[in-house]
Amino acid sequence: MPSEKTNKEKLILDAAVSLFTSKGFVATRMEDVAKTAGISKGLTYFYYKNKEDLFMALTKKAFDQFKDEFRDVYRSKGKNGLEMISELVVRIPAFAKENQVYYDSILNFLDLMKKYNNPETREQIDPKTLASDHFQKLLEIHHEPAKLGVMMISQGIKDGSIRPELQPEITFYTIWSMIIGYEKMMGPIDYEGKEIKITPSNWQPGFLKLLQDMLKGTIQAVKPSTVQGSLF
Amino acid sequence: MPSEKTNKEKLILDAAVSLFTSKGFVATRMEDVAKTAGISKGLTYFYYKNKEDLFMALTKKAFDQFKDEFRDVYRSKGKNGLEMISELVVRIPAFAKENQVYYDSILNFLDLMKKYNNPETREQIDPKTLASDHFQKLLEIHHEPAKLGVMMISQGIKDGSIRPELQPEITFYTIWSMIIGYEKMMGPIDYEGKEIKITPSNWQPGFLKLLQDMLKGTIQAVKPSTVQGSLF
Amino acid sequence: MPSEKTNKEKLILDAAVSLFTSKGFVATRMEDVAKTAGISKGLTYFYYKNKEDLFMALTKKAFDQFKDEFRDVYRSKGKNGLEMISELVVRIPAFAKENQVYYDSILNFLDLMKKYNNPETREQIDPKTLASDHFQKLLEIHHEPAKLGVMMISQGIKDGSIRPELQPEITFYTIWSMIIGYEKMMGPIDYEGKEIKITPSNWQPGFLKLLQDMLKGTIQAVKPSTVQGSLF
Amino acid sequence: MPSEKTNKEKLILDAAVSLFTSKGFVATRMEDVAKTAGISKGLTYFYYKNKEDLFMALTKKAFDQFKDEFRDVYRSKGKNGLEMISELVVRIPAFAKENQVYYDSILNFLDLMKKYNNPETREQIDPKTLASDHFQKLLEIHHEPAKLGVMMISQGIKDGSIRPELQPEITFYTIWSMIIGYEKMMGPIDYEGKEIKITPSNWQPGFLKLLQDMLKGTIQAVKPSTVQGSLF
DNA sequence: AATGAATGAGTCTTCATTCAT
DNA sequence: TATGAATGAAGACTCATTCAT
Repeated sequence: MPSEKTNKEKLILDAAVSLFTSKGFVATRMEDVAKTAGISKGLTYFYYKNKEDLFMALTKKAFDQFKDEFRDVYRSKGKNGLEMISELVVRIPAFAKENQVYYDSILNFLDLMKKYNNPETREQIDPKTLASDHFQKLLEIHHEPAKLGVMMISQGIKDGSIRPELQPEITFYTIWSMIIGYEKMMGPIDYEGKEIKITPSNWQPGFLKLLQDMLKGTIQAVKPSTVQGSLF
Repeated sequence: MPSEKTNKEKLILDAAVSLFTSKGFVATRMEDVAKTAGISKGLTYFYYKNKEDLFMALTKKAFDQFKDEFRDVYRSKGKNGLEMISELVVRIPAFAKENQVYYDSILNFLDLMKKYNNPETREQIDPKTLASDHFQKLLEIHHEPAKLGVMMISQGIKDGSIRPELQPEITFYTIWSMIIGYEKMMGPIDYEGKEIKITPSNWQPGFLKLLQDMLKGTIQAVKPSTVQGSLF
Repeated sequence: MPSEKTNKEKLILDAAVSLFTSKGFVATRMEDVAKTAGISKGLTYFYYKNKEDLFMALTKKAFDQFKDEFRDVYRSKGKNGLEMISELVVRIPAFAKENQVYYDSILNFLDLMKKYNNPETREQIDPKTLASDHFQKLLEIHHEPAKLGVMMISQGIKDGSIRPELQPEITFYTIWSMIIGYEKMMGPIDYEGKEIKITPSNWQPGFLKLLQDMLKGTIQAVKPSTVQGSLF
Repeated sequence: MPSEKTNKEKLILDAAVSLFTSKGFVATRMEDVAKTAGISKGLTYFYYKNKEDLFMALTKKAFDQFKDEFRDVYRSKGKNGLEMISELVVRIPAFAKENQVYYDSILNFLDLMKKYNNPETREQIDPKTLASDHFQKLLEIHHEPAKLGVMMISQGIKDGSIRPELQPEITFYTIWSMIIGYEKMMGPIDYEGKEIKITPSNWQPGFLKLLQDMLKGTIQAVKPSTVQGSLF
């Protein structure tokens, strides 16, 4: 009984994920969400104020799951900071591929934040989004994944796998930027092999190597054998 | 006289840019575009098949202008490859800020490409987009800016400002990824100073430094203390 | 309660009949239908997929009612086959006059069938018409009235009121053709009395007589002078 | 030179016929008519007041041509009245098949006449139709074909091929009704062979026979066995 | 005679959301 | 909690027609 309510809520969210994945946000009608969830249209509005609220709830879940990825990496034993970051480079695009909608919702939230932080563009945001409780919660938690990332850099500096002169926040956000852009560029690159000497499969190792070079810096001259060998 | 025809077309496009900027694509009605352009609704459809076609025309112009940025940098005298790339890091976010809609349309096109290249997701693209002549042209020209970027890397390798072991295509696309992500992350970072020790203004030099480190590689081993200390 | 659902549907259909009658199909806007039915525009689309679907629903009802006319005649006691057919000649034009839209929709469906049966012209039919469930049902039932008509001829042959050498199907369809044409020619003939010695009122008995002659055949040989003279 | 004007007019009309045939009246845009005719949109309006006027011009031509069919039959030597009528039964459906649009426009005009003759429905007619000069001319000439038909009946009565007691006007209009309905029913009958024992090819002789029986009357009493047996 | 850019009235249709039950 | 009939605002798009040239 007490979990039934939560159950329906989950049912709706799952339906939304499924439909947003296959048809996109705008093309998905609330009626379809309800039908897919096996409930009535009206009940959907009982659990979620409106379509935007539902999407924010989905975004919230996306961030939670995204954070789990970071946490898993951070908690994994036997990894130095650089290795953690390197694993992130693999994990995040994988997460994006497997959880398309979640990842898209995260990027969408980033765009939302840009508008939100600029008084001039803030009014472009749908009032219903602003009013969503889930949105408000996202305002609080959305940098949690990044916080873990920053901790990884700090860890790397401590364990010597990352250049000591690097500033953790700046460094991590730069890394994250790289990954976000990397994932975004993957699309256009695909299938264009004829014209451009770059493919998803040959880019990945190159990308990782550049990123590591950036982080390791001079260290590699000091003790190159111990660290690098294992990664490439 | 001869430019009158083109004039109306341009008028519409300008109106679209203006409205898409202030209200967004979906919130902008074709009637408003016409009104803003000072013409009738029907004429809008005379020059552009439909709303999507208009947007693709806008995207096409965005790419043209974006390419000009690259060309300007590439043609600028007295710059080595690394300096060109560095300038790009400044120019692109600036372009994004000044030409919000153009930049957004470019990113949107990148997403479109991802869907387009995947047979499963291709059908998610609006048929009207696919049918647009401007879209077809974009398919041909959309990697031109990147081509110039790749040439900059090659130039850097030639002139010794960029590590010789780097592969131009992979390197440039990685750079571009960084920039795209950088621009995207700028939003959430803004105004969050209280919690995170990173702001748009302190990130930029750090970001640039990291990027340069990545490209120069061994150079930094020469005089690491003098250079880095000042930047962080 | 249980009939409420049906009620709204019927309300819409009735409104459509009324408006199609007074303004015609194209000139009638869905909004007017809704307004006339006393409901909202949206609800109209809840019950009927689109304007064409609504029209096909109307056509379906027209055929049902048209069939009832045939059934009534067929079931009427004390009539031989020829008398049934004769009654049909009176009933159908009367039906056409009283149920203008229904009758027109039936003729329209006949035209639709001609296009539908020809692969070359089939594509001229509105896809929405083809997709209508009501259209699909019409494909199944549209010859039911004619079946009853054929049975009347058969009956007439059995009871001796119709020439035994006549083939029922061919004969009935010929009769039906006559009636359709008769109804159609009624328009141009009306009010043209000055130029042509034929009016709706003097045509009807003549038409009926000719039709009966055609069916009875030999009977007229018995006493040709006495019967015919009076009628013309 | 003097015929050029007429030439363009004809070009437009031909284009209209062609397009109305393939797409129907409503689906045909004036722009297409102009394009097909190889002239500009504006010129179309120079020769024809509007779309309705163009259609009325087409209808006028249809009647002219239709009348020619009647005249040809009437003038053909060596035929008695019944044979003329019989030929009409073959000729009219053939005309309908070969000149679909012309025939349809004639039927459309018949419907128009019905509305025109009824004060209550007259207002349903598009004012532009009413204002068309071609429409006005049609009001004068539209019964000319029928007049010839009536003359054929009279001729048949004179030459003994048609029962003397028949009233020419009533008889011919009845015949014409039959033919109109016959043509209209042809559509639904086509391809329905499985369910109904009637096909376009077996109906035609049966239809003709019935019609002749109707007209000849007493003749069939003379030698009924020889004639009827073979046809049914 | 001829052009074709320009107009704008006219309408179907969608769908998020509500609310009586 | 749960339903689903009912609402109505919102917007893209068409096309006959005009008119300056």
